[in-house]
Amino acid sequence: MAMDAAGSPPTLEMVARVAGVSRATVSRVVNGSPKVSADIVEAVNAAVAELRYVPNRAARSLARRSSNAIALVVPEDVTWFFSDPYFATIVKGITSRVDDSEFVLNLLVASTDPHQKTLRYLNSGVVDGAIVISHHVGDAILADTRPAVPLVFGGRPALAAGQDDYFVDVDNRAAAAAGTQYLIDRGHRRIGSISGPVDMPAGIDRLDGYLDAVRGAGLSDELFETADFTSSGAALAARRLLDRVGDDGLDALFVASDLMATGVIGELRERGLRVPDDVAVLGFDDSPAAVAGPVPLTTVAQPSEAAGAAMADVLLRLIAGETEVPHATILPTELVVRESA
Amino acid sequence: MAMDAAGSPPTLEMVARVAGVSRATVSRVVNGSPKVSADIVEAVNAAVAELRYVPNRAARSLARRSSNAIALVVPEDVTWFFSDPYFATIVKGITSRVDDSEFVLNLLVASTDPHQKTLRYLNSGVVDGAIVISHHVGDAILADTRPAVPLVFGGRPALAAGQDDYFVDVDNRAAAAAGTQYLIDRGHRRIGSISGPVDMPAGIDRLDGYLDAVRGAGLSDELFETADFTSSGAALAARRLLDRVGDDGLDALFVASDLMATGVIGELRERGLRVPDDVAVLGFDDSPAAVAGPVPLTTVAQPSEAAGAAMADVLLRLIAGETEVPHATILPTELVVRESA
DNA sequence: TTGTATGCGTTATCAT
DNA sequence: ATGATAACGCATACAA
Repeated sequence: MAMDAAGSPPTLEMVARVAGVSRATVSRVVNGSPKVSADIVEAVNAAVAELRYVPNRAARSLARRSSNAIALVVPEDVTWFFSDPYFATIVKGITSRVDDSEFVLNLLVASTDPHQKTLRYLNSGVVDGAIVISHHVGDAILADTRPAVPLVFGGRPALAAGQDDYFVDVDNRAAAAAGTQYLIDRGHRRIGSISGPVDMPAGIDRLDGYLDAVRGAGLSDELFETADFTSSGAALAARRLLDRVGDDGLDALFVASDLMATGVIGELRERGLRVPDDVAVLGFDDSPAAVAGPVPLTTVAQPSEAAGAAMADVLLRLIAGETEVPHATILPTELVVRESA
Repeated sequence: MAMDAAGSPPTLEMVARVAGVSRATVSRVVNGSPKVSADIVEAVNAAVAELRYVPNRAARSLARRSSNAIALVVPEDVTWFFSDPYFATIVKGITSRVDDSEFVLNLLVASTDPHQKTLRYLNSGVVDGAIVISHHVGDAILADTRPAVPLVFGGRPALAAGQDDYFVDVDNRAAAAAGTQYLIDRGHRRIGSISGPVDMPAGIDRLDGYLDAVRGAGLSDELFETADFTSSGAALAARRLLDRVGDDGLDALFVASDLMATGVIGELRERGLRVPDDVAVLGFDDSPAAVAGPVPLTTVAQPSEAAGAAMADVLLRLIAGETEVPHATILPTELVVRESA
């Protein structure tokens, strides 16, 4: 009748007593060992149900010397991070993959100086591995002592990474170039760009890809401004750019993320510029932000949810001791044409 | 020299050997016990540093019978959840409070049917308590067997909660009424509303507050449509409402969240309606979304980050065994006037 | 102040 | 197939 009067939670021991078997047998049943006779399995399961027994995870970790938990390391500024639907989608992918495993996910908010707490945590044995989606933090971890557990990076680490690093990413440079080329092919000639921060790989590579394309077509390569991957920051950058080149100085804009593109479009409309008639806008990500605004974004789609799932998958395989895991997982991108360009 | 050649991580035992003391003494030093002589403390710390010793968390949990971890239970649809800057801010508040404790945060993505995995997890001893920010899930947990660990809800649970539930919230109804009253005081008379879902307390209460105010002023109480707390959903709802009452049928709109307000403003502008000149728009939350769009939102501000911190604080105090913890923590709201109304 | 001994709840290695 | 029993790494009551 499960009447532990607010006492401590039931243990293997108690289940064993109720079922009239040994602890070892209960453990076997709980872990699905095949070599237990059917009637005993039944008896044990009955006892488990009656007592509402749930294995103690700490004890299990200790005995197994593995925790069945992985850490998700995200940058300090959680608000910024989570507010971008792109990351939210990645997290969704990660959790979906983790969910159909026995693993749980620990959210680790890392300071930019992870030398202390983060590293400590990664080495404390509570997690069997970690997914790092913060480049700055990732850099620091790479530069410093590496944790003892396997690591998978979301996005190529900025620091010249050794061959021994695992990461999931898209070919940002090629994708950005292809997107820009689409604008060129559509007849645009004054093509500007709002880029991400130049201290982040995704920022650098997408800017480079854009430059590859405009230079390849003999167009101006000075029509860009740098922003910070936020909507408002991008709006500001767009303002700077338009102030510099004039409201009719641009006929198209490659923006390095959909979230930023929403900010850019706001600024454009503020100035009475129509999208895409006066200025075509091309985004990047194909995140929920692409269709949240008034004008559906034409954008370079990257499979964020799949990327998240891939990160978790790579890590889980690493933890399982698989040896044939590829270091770089490069996912495909594609152009999704909607209304903004 | 820390030369464990890729062997297993150092243990208390090894530190004790190196420092030439007993395990108990090392444990005392590591846990900051005051009654250890200075020179021994020094010797132990040297050994700890040399071996790069980090306490094994599982063993510690087992011995202490507490895990120093809390779970953050969020709804299944992570994308939706995290994409709202309001929740991102709450998470930030939670992590900030957790960060200056010894606790870590476990992200638990709950299915709407938490009877199985979620509950199991909460009872497995890996977490000492949980913060639940998912009303549906919360309801199921409340309706069913309650976990053995303390729970704190973000937002009043929908189910008629017993006096024994802990939650952090604002007075949504009064705040919504006050916001609507502001619109009335500014001379608006055709005041509509885009509300949240009516199966969520925040949705219901804010709608009720709006109705309280318009009815109190003798205005129409039929100018509202229900949405789902997303930007695009709100845009659709606004479209329905305007289609119903005509483009000049409204001179103000109370929208139940800033994120939704951004969608509404998009729709308004789409129809050539100026904000706030033709239609004043009042938001709710004062989340980052309030200032991310083209027109800065006048909004009913609730202290989201403080709310998150409060949730963590209440939970941590509960876990610490404090007895004087208030069941309801109601945070103040205030009107922040910007440009949209 | 420091050390000894025991327990925390599981898993795993032995016998049987 | 099942049952003792010894780890797992740490904290702590008790001794010294």
